[in-house]
Amino acid sequence: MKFSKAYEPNQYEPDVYAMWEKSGAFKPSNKANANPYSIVMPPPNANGNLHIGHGLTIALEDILTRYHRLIGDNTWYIPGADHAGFETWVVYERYLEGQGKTRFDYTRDELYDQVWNFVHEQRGNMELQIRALGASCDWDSLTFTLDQKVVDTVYKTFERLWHDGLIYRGEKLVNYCTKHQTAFADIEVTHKDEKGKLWRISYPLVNPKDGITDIVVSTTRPETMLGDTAIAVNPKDERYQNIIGEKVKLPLTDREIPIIADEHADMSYGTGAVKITPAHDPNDYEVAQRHNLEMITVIGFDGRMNDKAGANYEGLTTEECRKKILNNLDNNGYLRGEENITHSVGHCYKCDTIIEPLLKEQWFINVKPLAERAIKVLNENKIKFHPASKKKALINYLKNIRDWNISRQIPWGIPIPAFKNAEDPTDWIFDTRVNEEEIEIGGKKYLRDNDTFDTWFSSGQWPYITTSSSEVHYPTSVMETGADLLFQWVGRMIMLGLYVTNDIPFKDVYMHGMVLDEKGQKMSKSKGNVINPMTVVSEYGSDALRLGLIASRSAGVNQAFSVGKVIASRNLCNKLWNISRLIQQMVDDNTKDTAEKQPFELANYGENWICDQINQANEQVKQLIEHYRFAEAGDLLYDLIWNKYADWFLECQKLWKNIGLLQDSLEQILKMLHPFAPFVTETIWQNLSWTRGMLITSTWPELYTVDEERVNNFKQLIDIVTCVRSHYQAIPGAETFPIAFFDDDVMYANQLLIQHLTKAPAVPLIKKEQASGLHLAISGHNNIYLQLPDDIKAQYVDSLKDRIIKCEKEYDTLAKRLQNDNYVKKAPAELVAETRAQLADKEKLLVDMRAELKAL
RNA sequence: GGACCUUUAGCUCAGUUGGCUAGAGCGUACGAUUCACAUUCGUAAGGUCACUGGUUCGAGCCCAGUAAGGUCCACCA
Repeated sequence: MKFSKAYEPNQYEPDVYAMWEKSGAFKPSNKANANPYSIVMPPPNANGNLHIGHGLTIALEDILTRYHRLIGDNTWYIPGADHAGFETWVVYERYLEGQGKTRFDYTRDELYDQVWNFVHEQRGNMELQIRALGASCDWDSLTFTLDQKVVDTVYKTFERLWHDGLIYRGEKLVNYCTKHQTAFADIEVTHKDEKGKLWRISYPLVNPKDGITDIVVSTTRPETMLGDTAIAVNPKDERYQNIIGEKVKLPLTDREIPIIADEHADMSYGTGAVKITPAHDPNDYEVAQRHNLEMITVIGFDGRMNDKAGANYEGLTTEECRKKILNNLDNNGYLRGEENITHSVGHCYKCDTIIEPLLKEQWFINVKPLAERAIKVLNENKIKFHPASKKKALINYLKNIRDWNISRQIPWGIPIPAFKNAEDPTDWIFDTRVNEEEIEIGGKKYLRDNDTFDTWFSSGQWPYITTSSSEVHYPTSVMETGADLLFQWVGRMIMLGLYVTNDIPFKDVYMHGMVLDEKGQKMSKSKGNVINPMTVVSEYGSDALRLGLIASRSAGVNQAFSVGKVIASRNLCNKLWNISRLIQQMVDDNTKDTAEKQPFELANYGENWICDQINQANEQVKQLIEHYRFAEAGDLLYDLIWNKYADWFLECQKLWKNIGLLQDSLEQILKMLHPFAPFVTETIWQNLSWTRGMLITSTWPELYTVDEERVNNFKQLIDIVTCVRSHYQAIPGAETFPIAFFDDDVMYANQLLIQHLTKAPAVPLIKKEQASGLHLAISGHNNIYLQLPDDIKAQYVDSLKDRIIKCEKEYDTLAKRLQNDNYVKKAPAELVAETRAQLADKEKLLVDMRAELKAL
């Protein structure tokens, strides 16, 4: 007897995982005729810790993986580790700060080496945590996002894009975080609605015309006026028609700038005239492109005003400068008022600093052609999305996509393999000798670009990089990730996958929603409401966390974490443990050789019934998993194991033990639950005396052959038992009286069992004339009596009346349905027949109950 | 400004192509028991499926609109 009284997960989980890993069970089978099935794990931060969202990701991916392994697929779950360029760099820079240093104290190469060491010192936690969650991934295939094969592929792709003319070097406005000193892609900027002010400033005409002496513009950023190079009005705006082309004097400076006509100016906004600052506003930048305007940068990459801003302002922060400008404008009579407005302001998603649009030379990808191919594939339904709505959202995003800035001014990442001619800044060449700061080609000196790639440029190539050693596993079967990564990651994988491999990177996309805290709030360190998955694992077990996380959760929907669900799941694991404990006891007590599995045939009613229930669960769970309906599959197994297998079947087996069936049915249940709760099921498998090998590498169960009539009979038995129990509860004192019957096969064949299940003092067979007491109204069983004396029976009157009313209502509903000619004509014949049968049944019941009431 | 999601039992949520008497967990009430499991067993109460119309023999599910909450996108000076 190996089973302790309660299942204690911590005692078994690490050993079980080690056994799996050592055995090679996580490796793809690579059998020739097996269907390939592959999932690439979204790589967690290499030097970080897992959060609860990872718990969900791994639970979902591992359910799929283990299920497909059990049904015999050539299954490959590939783990990864992310260098997490920006994230890690932020952490490291903070560490440097703590040491009293900054990034400017070192060269890029030095910094890269330092972070490499930093990451590798911290590395390992995440991988242990993935193991604790039970992920059955092939650790030998683990790919780190800075592995040589990643870098090689990324360089190849970059080179190809370059030669295809899809990469260009351009000086454009980029989203710049002045604190972190790097640019971001548009998608990485967090926009927030903020209260601000809209100031009106007068710009005097150099030569007043037709009585117009000045033009008033509206702006939220007065400090940028120092970089103004024009004023724009709408070409249709009648107010300004005759001064288009005139010049105004830029206040506080000695510059003169033209008034131009451009659609960008919105006649209905403010005064309809807008100042144009091409170097600090994306819209203005575009206006400047159209009109060939000069671009004057007045804010530096440090977030301070530069020399072009003039001596009065140089060195000030933008905020200080704004105050000073407003003050000076006001003193000189240029300020014409202000109003409070709410507008959207871009922030750094990491440090919340306001993102400054600044002119910078960067590498851009012309994504339009890539996006068009992706849209085509999506429209052709080549990739299925769960939830389906995400596809639409992605198409919409791709349709409006803008060029992608892939340069980052961060030392931690894949260096961009490009060098610039020291003599000619427009002459860039591709070269992978990134370890050298300068190289020489054809007598010309070339200097390295010191930037690194946006991590999403490499992550976007993840599916074909990670599966490169096994052709059959690409495209991967499913990409499972958080709904928040739809554009940043999923979209880019599709675009780059199509470009590089000429194929989709994955067949399905499953996106899970966010795991919120118990109150439905987003988890964040600052709120202090973060739930650590490892804490949950150590308290309730890994299986309980997995089952609890997937419960009541559907694709794409954010949902609160529920300790209640985790506890319920923990209880299920314990229940299964005790089921196994009982069965092992039965095997030990009834079989000489407990190491051998016994042959069996299906005998009494409950046996056919449970086999039928297991069959149904088998088929439904398969369907549900294949349609990514994890919560329903989990529910179904919970119901099967607890409410059917334990509550009915095992109770029956306490009377007649069918050892072979007990063994086999338990095995089937363990197999079906294994993808969801791998640890407890494998632990049980290892502890049972007759099982062989490992559950993880066993095979999904075959269906039983059952006798339908016996299945049906047991269903009736359940009805009878439930009815009796209900009466025993409802009528005080009733449980001490027998259940008598005549002329009833189900009762006759199961007297002992019914007595056992209802705890009735006796279940006697009587003659029709002997019938007395309370007649039980059970459809199909008209001759069952609870032998109550009259005084106790009388207490039942109210309850009986209630039941009659309820039954009458049900009868009416059915009758109405059948009175409807259209229903009879148009509904499927099967359904109509069923309704008729139900009606007849109710009618009989009603007659019985009314008679019963009369007799009282 | 655009798009998407959510609204079902006291709480947290399920509910596949429309076909039941709408489900689960937790919670609640009542009862049981140490016989595998108190991480237990049994019984029960609790819902006009946000609202209004429509399609249909039939709507929680489909269509149109309304309301509330949430998320994302967008170059609102």
